[in-house]
Amino acid sequence: MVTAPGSLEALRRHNRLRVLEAVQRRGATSRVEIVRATGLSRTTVSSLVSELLAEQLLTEQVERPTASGSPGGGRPPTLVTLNPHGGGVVGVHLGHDSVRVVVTDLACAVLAEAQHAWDVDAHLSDALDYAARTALDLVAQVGLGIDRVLGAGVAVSTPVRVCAPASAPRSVLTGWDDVNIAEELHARLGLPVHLGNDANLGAMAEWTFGAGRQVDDFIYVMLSDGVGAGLVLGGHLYEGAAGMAGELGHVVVTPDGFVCRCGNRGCLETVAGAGPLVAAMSHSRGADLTLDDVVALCRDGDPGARRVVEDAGRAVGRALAGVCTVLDPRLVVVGGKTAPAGEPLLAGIRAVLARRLSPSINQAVRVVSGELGSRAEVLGAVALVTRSTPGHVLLHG
Amino acid sequence: MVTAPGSLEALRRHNRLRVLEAVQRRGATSRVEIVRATGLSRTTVSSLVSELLAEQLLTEQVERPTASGSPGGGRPPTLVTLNPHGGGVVGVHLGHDSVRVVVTDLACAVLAEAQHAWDVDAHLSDALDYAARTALDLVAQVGLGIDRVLGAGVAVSTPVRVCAPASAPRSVLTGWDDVNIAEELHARLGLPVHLGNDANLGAMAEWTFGAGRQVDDFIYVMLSDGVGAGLVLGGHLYEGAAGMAGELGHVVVTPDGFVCRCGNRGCLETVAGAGPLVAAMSHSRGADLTLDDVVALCRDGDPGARRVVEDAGRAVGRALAGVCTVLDPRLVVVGGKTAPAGEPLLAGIRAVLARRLSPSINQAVRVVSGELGSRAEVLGAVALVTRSTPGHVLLHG
DNA sequence: CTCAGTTTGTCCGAAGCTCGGAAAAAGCCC
DNA sequence: GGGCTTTTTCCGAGCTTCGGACAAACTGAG
Repeated sequence: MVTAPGSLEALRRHNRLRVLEAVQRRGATSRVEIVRATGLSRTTVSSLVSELLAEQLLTEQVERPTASGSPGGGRPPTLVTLNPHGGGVVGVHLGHDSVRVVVTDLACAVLAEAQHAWDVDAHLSDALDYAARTALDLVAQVGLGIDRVLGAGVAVSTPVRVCAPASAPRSVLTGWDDVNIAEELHARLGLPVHLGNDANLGAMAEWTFGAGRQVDDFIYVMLSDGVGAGLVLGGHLYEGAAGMAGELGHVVVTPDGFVCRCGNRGCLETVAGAGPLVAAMSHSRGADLTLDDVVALCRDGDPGARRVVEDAGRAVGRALAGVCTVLDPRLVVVGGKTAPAGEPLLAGIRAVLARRLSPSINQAVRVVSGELGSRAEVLGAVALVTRSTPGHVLLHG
Repeated sequence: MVTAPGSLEALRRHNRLRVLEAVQRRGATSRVEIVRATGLSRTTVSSLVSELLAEQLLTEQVERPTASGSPGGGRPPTLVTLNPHGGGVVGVHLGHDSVRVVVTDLACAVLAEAQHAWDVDAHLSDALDYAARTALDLVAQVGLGIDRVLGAGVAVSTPVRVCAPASAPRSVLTGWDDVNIAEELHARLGLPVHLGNDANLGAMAEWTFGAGRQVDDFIYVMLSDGVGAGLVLGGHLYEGAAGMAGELGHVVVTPDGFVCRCGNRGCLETVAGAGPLVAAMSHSRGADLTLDDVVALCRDGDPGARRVVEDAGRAVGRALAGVCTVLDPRLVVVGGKTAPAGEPLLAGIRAVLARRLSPSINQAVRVVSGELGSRAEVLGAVALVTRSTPGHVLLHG
């Protein structure tokens, strides 16, 4: 299947990939524009495009784009796009308490979507059954042959060990470790399955589609039940030596604080996770609040909720300060269930960063909300597939 | 000069590079071994090797390697090596108070070396003169033509902005910013000059030659007058969005501590830099100690010095804990002038990391001393040249 | 309506690269 | 010296990319 790198075929595969990327990045594109973007010759691009058209990975746009015409006349370009029906991708997000499944086209536009509350932690195998069934249903529903689905991406809320040896770091996990999710889903779906940590994939999504477009160095902070982060550094998603990068929730911010499930004291998660937020509000309100309730109160302007959320933001800022000083990112993107709380949260983070970063770094770091909301993780899972698949794309020709 | 990527020439350049790397990695090598290492065909390797021989970048080993012969007889391979006299590299380290210059061969083995105390901060231009003069002297001294020197790498003790706009982050700097060091040295030497931050280059050196060989994810901590760090993440040196990554010295570890030159309070540098270390010891001893004196006392077993150094290590650990939690590195390498203090320093770091990291991450992170000592930065500068030059190597054919 | 002018896309031959097989080279062992 | 093995080179074949020439398609002026 895979040919030697350094061969002519590898070169052509590489160039095909660059053409596909150029089209993906700018949507409807003329061949000339691809030439300018890739630096390849007209001839080569023409050859590659007609090949991709034959494989139905691209389609030619039929209608005139605009009646305007180019400045000074000339033959109008024929535009090509990624063929929406040329293939599809499945994305799955296994949260602690819910399962989300999407099917997208090759441009990662969502074609169908389903979501279901589910106690994933307690019934992982059932959740996998549900996810697989739903994925197949959705694929059929949008009229896509399963043979044209590139693969499935899965976002899970545990660290994903890159090269897992016997020494499993179980402490932070909750029984998931005994199940090989990728294999299980592959057996149920018959598709290549790519696995990623949900915070890392949130970063991937905001990088590819959201607030981090065009930015090669940023930190995605996911505030939900737990607290995690995803790092895009130098134009690559960074997963750490053992796939444990991004565990922002276990940075110690209160050395004498509560004991965390990881065994330490005062981790960020014990201060800014869903549990402590809800607990702080429940003390003054009824006892049966959820994180979404706190966020809603916050959006309604409830002073107590705003204060609680801002304090959580400050704690996040304390954990982020050291990281930002050392990594020099251009951007911090805040996502997860708590993110819709908006301004108070961002203000808390910004306030602490302003005090704890050297001025030169602080001035360079923007702090913004994510643009993809609760879809971030599942879209990241989709992007994981499209980013890592082109090799396959180029084979079934 | 530079051809379009994706062209045939680019492919050949790339393959040449892989051959060179294979030879560099294993020393004397036969062509067949290169075939196995690169996956290229016999023919291609043969063609590339003879080309490189003609350019005198490689040489054929004349003598029999061992009289043993291969198992079962057969034609003995002709081994090729990087030609030590095929070219050279200049490395310069501009510290705050000293200048160091080396000349190495293409395999980065040091051929000549010079070092001189110098108040670089106050007399930068003179220091550049000295460095350039010394570099040319050393090149002549080892009998190398200046036209066969690939370039000069320079390690400077300020952040190096990757894509410097007008908005210069001067706060941490000391007047260096007005001088374009790369241009100035290029004018004096007539060579391509590559610039890097000294902590980043220390990391590069330990990664390429020292304690971080084979490790793709580690943090190099440089404890000297100031405190800095270099990051190797996912097999790349990471310099940050604006080249400011690694400023570990300005992570806040004592929020109410002394004011730092960066404008913040309680930065690591105000606790574990040379100044505070010397000050703490001078209080009980004479007033005119240097950092080297403190290190020497520590090595002699002086309890006070050991305590001071261990406390500095603990402060470093506090700064590192958050970073390690988020980055999940495999290794922390400690270098810089303070590093020879040895065990007390490492013990301080390890003790705090053990308390502040989640057990799963702590167990994965080793903390060790660097192997290159005071040569690390200047060797990193050399590596910077060889790593980024192959494009040039391949041109002057 | 016709005719330059302009931009886009395709076709063709040329040059370059890598690959696999065949042949030559170089030693070991009987 | 004759097998035997391993390394290295030579040669033709098959791809791939590139530049120039040519066809296509549309605008705008006369």
